[in-house]
Amino acid sequence: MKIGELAKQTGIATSRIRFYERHGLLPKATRRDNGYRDYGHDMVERLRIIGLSQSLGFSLSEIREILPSAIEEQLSCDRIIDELGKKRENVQLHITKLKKLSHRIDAAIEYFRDVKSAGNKAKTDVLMKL
Amino acid sequence: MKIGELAKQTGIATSRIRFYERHGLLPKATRRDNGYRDYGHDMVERLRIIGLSQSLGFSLSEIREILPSAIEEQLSCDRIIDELGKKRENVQLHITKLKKLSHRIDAAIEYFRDVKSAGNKAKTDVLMKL
DNA sequence: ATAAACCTTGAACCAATGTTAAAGGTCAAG
DNA sequence: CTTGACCTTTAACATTGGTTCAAGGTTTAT
Repeated sequence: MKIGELAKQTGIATSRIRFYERHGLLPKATRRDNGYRDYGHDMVERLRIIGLSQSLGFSLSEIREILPSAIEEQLSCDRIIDELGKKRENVQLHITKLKKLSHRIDAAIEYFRDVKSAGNKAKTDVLMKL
Repeated sequence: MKIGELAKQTGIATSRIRFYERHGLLPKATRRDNGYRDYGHDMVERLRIIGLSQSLGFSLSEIREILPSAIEEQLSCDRIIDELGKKRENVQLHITKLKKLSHRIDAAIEYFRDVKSAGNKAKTDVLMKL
């Protein structure tokens, strides 16, 4: 399979596939006589796993680390489960932060409503408490 | 006030202050005879408002847009309240997405636990549903 | 007078995740 | 044989929010 075909089957641009190869997320492709990259169907799967991992919030460097565990065998489901657990925690933390942020925004809205109805000017010392 | 003093009072690095000036978040500073920037105390407030806005999730280009409304007078509390409302909605959306993500991660964890206990190999067609 | 501590500018660099362009080789069809 | 659709490489660009560096001018303290 040439790179364009792989791109079609995965919906991932050729530039992106080459980028992943350069950055070690894909093995260096075997080449045909003319120098064209040649892929087997396993690369479709690998690219899908990369896409899934990204959608689960993993960065490319994280994926590069974990991918062997995900692909090779189930040598280390444990490793994957562990990483997923950490990622889950991060996401929960992020949610907590955003909830706090949402409350602060609410407070800011209330403050500006007060400022408006009282016809005052906003004061930075009050703002700083938000 | 020279730029170093302003930096001390706000806790914002001089390089950052110059950066903000270049990018239109601060007016072009008036200069002393020697070419040094000279600031009044209002710049301390302005920088604080910028910091607050960032902490509420506004990007610098958003801040550049809104800042006049926030500073000048309460000509437009409405504008600020409006922007805060939009930002709040974005944050809520973001939270919703992260919750879904968290559920997907949970599903992935369960899947890999199954794979492990059954001694199977993970299958991409199942993974794709996560 | 000289060293330390400030100030100036412009340009380059960082992270992450790619895309786009330039310049060229290859291949299948008409 | 030429046209169009592929493929190759390297390098530069984009985004966001700054930091760091080089090379120099100024001010303050000793």
